[in-house]
Amino acid sequence: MQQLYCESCQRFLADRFVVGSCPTEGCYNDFARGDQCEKCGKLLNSTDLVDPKCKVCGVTPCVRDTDHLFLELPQLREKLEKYIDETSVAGSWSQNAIHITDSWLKEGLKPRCITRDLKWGVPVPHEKYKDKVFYVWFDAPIGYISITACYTPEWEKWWKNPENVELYQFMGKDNVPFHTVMFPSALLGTGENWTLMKTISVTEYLKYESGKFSKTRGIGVFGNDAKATNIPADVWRYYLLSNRPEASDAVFTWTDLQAKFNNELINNLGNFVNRVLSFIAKPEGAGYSSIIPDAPNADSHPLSQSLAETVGKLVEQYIDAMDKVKLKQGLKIAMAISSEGNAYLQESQFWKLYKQDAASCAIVMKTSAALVYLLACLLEPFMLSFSKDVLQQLNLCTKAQISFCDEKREIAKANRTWDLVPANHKIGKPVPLFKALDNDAVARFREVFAGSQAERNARVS
RNA sequence: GGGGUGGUGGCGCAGUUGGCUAGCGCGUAGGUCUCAUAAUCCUGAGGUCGAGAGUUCGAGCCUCUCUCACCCCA
Repeated sequence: MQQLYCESCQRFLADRFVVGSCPTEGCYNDFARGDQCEKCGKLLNSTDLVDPKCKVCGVTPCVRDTDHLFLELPQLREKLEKYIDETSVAGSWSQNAIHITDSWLKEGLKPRCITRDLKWGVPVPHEKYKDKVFYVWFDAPIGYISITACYTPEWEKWWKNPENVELYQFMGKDNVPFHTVMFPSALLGTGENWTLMKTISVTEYLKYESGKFSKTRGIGVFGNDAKATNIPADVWRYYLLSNRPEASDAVFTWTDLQAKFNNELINNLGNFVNRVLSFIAKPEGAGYSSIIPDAPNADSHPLSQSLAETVGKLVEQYIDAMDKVKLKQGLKIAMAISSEGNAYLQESQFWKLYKQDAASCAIVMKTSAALVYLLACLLEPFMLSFSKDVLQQLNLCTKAQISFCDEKREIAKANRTWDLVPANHKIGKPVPLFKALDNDAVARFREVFAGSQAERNARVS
């Protein structure tokens, strides 16, 4: 194929890097771009322009022959469609991933150019193309594999073992076609037995306050910003996951972060954990001297029975949601269990039982402690440090694998909630898990992180 | 220009193959307990599910038109 080459820049020019006169009859716009004339709206090839100029240096480029490599998607159509049809169902792909992929297939698969005449990028390892680099979306997914190969010589155990490996991938919707069409095609095209992606979980966009997050313009909060706030990573994880744009776009706002943090993490979850553990930790006469009491007749305690039943059902829903990678739903269910815990405590009036009905009080406290343990398990994928801290305060296996199921993955244990935790076990020292975010801090963050990163830096200096 | 996705109580979001009085969190009104980081718990108010038409015994979910927002493609 033919392309314009700029002698002074020593590179081939992408269409949009060329300006010249529009060749269209009656238009002759002198400032038409190589891909499209904005005056008459006609689509162009840069080689069509009259008197073309390099947009970078202004020199007139010349036409040169150039070779590019293409991925022959049309030849792979049958294999690819089979992969998509089967995997999208088996891997329960998110709805948006399916839609985006379908629209690509519907438009018809065309050969995709996978080389570029750029100065940076991964060079093509072939004598004939040594001056070219790969198109990023051709080489980037290969990085998934090569990074494993850098880590271990046994990388094929993961990447060439589709029978035993399930690959889950998470991304924003703009990257879908590269993972459902381009990369699977490249792998299928090799004819080798690669591990192909099984499940893809795709999010819509997260907006910042009222506008758009923009990495290039530096608008929004980014990793280094998040760190600078000193808000614990768990809180960020909680907020971003509970607000994960699974079905439609979602909005990030500082006040919403504060509300979710204070109301849900502290008032609901943190408070539940703390009220249980701190009561157990109280000395004999007011509590249990840090020893989880035995609860021999929990089965015959109606309130605990009905709690266990509710919790059992919620745990089933949790597992189902997590299997389908509905993370937001899973998190919500876990929080609902915490809420059930608070209601249970409230209804039991354990602070009165302590003096009036010691046996029932013991049942309530043991069951609640077990619920705390269960929550640490359920929330572990979402908030690692929280989970770790809770287990530490419970003085339970922080190292061994935590679990609320038995070997057969039955949740019978959750149905007998009180059995999740051993009797006569001494717990650790209860400490509040989170520190609330006050209004002043929120107002400050809103101000500090307004505008672009460049503007912020200018404001500081 | 073609195509796609979304528009659900004040705000932020759920609603699986169309089916019991449309849910959840926050906020809001009233009440409640006091073990707990003034946290908990209960009750209530608040929605013609963007607009209009159609299919159906029945539609937030299906079809068409319109409108607004965003995205993709050429």
